[in-house]
Amino acid sequence: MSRPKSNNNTKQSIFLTAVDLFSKKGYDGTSIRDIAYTVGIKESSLYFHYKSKSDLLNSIFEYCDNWLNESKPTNEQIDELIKSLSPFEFFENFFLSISDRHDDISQKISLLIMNEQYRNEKARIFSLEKNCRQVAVFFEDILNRYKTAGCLPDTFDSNFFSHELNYYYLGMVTEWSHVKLRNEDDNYLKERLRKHLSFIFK
Amino acid sequence: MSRPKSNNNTKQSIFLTAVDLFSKKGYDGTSIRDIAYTVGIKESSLYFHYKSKSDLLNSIFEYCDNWLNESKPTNEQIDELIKSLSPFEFFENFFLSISDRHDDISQKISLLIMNEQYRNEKARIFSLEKNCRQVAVFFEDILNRYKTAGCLPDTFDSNFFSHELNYYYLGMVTEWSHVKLRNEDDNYLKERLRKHLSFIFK
DNA sequence: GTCTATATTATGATAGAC
DNA sequence: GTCTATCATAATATAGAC
Repeated sequence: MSRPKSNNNTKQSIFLTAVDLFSKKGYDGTSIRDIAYTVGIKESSLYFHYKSKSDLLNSIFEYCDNWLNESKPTNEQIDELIKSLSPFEFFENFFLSISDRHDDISQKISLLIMNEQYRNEKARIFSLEKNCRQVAVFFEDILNRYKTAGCLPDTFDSNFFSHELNYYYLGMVTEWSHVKLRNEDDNYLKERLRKHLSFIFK
Repeated sequence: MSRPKSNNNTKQSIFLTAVDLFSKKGYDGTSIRDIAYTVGIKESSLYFHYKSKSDLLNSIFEYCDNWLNESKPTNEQIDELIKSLSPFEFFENFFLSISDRHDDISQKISLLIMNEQYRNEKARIFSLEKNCRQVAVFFEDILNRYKTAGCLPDTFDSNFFSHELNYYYLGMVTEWSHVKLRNEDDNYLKERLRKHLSFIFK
């Protein structure tokens, strides 16, 4: 949404190149020159589109924020999913869609956030608060809905299992990111995730 | 072991300062000047002790390598532990000792490796191969020993549970690192880890 | 909207005195 | 083993022509 529109080709190109280089070499390891020359313009031209290097980084976080807000499913959509999918299917779908539906740029932004999370406050918020803690709360809510719907036993500890689901996936993410970065086959990770979900729900 | 000895105070001081700054600001975000001035010497003096910035980083990885090799328990030590501890206790001990016994510098080096793992090949090896994959193999071996000793049922899938243990912990590490970095209380994470281990073993 | 030119500061690194 | 001095290059950023 906030990503530069296609009616502004250079700006879009700068944005995409910045995402690419920041994710590969880090924010501090990438210069304005790197970006501008990769795009095919002079550094000074870049400043017409973004007022500084940090402005460019912030525009990436802003894009990320909008992306998160837009892809957040509504209460009705969640109810719909819960009616049509088993808990196993819901989470299989959820995790694998992150991996597969993620376009190239979303994947790079994820990597960028992982890379900068201990140095940059906005990256920290995304990684720790949104990707980790808020997701656990979301999972707990989903599990409670399944309990209410009678798909999980009353004794099922939603809070506990929200962490079982969340941390296992987060742990995989480091390995998964390396595997993707190197274009290696990630099927063994998907299979592991399915076995994990079977264990939890079956 | 390979960390500069105390008979060479300046070199040790440079090393510790580099670990500190690299872990906080990243390798690219830290200058030789930063390090030298924090130590209280001129940049040129630093080059007497380390021939380049990357040499300094590599000495940290070397230290890390030695630390890993030295702290690796022998077969006999492992057998001893397995005799005296239940599986739950073994892993509780293992995970919490990483968190608590880790001195300041080991924790910073862990963070440094997390920060650089997608940009630096040596950091990648530590994070992906040693911290993740080799640890899973180690866990599987431990679980098999417990099976042989009759402490776990014959049907226990050691390979599967090695990943259950490993990924959950790795997932926590991101959150844990943030919590430690900010000096926040980490007891809720330890408690979660214990509940997780209970679930696996009880 | 892009370029040339330029300013300013930061950075990694070396030479040589003490 | 540390310092002063210096260098070459790289970095962020601006001014102003076209």
